[in-house]
Amino acid sequence: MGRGRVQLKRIENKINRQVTFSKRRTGLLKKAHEISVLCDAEVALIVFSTKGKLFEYSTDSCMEKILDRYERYSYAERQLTATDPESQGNWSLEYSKLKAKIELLQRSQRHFLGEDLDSLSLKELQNLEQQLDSALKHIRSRKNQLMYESISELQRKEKAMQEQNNMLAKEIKEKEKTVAQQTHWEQQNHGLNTSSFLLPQQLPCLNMGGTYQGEAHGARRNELDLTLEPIYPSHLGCFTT
Amino acid sequence: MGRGRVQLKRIENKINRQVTFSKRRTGLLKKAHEISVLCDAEVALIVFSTKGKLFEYSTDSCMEKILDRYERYSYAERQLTATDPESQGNWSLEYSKLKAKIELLQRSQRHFLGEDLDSLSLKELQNLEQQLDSALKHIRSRKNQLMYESISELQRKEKAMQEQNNMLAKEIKEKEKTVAQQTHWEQQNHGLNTSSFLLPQQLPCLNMGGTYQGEAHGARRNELDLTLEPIYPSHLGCFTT
DNA sequence: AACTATTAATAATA
DNA sequence: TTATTATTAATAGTT
Repeated sequence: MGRGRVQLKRIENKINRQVTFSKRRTGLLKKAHEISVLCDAEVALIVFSTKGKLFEYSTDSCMEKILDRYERYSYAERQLTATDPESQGNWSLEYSKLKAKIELLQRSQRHFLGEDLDSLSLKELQNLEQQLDSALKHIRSRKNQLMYESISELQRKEKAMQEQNNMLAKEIKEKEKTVAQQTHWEQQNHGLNTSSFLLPQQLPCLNMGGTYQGEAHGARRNELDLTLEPIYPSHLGCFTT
Repeated sequence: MGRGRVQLKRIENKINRQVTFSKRRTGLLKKAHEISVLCDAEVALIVFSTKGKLFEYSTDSCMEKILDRYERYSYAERQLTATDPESQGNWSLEYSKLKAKIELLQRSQRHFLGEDLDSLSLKELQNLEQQLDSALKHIRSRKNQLMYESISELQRKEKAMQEQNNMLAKEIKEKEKTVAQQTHWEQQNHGLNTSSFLLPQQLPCLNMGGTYQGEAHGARRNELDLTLEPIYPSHLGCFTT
């Protein structure tokens, strides 16, 4: 179709090649569109020129959809007799696969929670029991590790608080002494007695811990009462590792 | 280029459409190849027939390379069209939702199996422990129910077998008696002694249970040895409800 | 780009 | 599907 035949080889003349590319590209895109419409086919056509410019055609302008379909088709070579030409079918296939997986997971989840046991055989129940028993051991071990860490930390804090308290108490005592001396001096000089309202100030000072007061309180409770324990009742042996 | 013009619309006649598809497809692939060679272009062509069959052409037969190049080239544009109202988007949305759900389920599955515990807090570990503890109670209860049922059934069978055995033994005894009488009668009449080969026949008869023999054996083992127990070692308290 | 001679593609048909 | 053939469509070379 042209004046003379053409050999199937690269056109060396750059100008000619470019012109031919332009003409044939138009024709190719046109034909791609035609077969798509005439024959109800799904077509994707991608052309990169020598210079790297992109030209493309795709049925209904949804290139990605067609490329996805291509990937899926060539990936696992699905049923060659795909009844539905829409890519829809494959999506819902994936979808139902996931659904099924979720079903399975939820079923075993229920079993792990001790529900739905009627459908299990004795053998399966024994397996389940062993799994959970082993899991419980790990969980209790980990829990105890955390708790011991927590207790150590609290003990450390308590010790620090205790030291601070002692220091403060000592300080108070010294202040008291000073005040007593001062009172004695005042009494000697003016005959006034102020010790009656100094005494009540001592008590709050002994409990003081600045902003640490709340934490110090918690530490003490942990140390003395181990109040964490009652949170998990009815589980003896939870301290075993 | 044919006998008469063609309108650019779907060919309704199925046969004609198929024939046209075949011819034009060949032509399209040929032209794709030609432009690729003549003009030094990179071409990828994908055609899905109505029935979903795939035909493809790609320069140097490296479709994936060209598609990758396409993806890179049109990346920016794809970002813009990613939110188009095609069902595509919704499907993949649903898809990733399911994926996420599976992730969650698998995570908690691992926790139920005592794995991956480092990411859990003390509170979470306590909840998990209680759940598994409660689940184990249900499981053991159900297991024991099944085992007791099994034992009862076996005991029932054993009893039946025992009765049958007694009956058979009795029968044998009577037969023996009859035979003895007959022998006695024969001895009186012919002086022959046949009792020597009658004795061996007694033993098999005592153990006989017809087709029930195998089951009767199993029942006896269960009743006497409780051989089920050693199957789950190291779990004391498995009989508690 | 437009023109046109020529070839290639293909619709109808078998 | 393939082959034939009458036509149309595509396009190489030219302007």
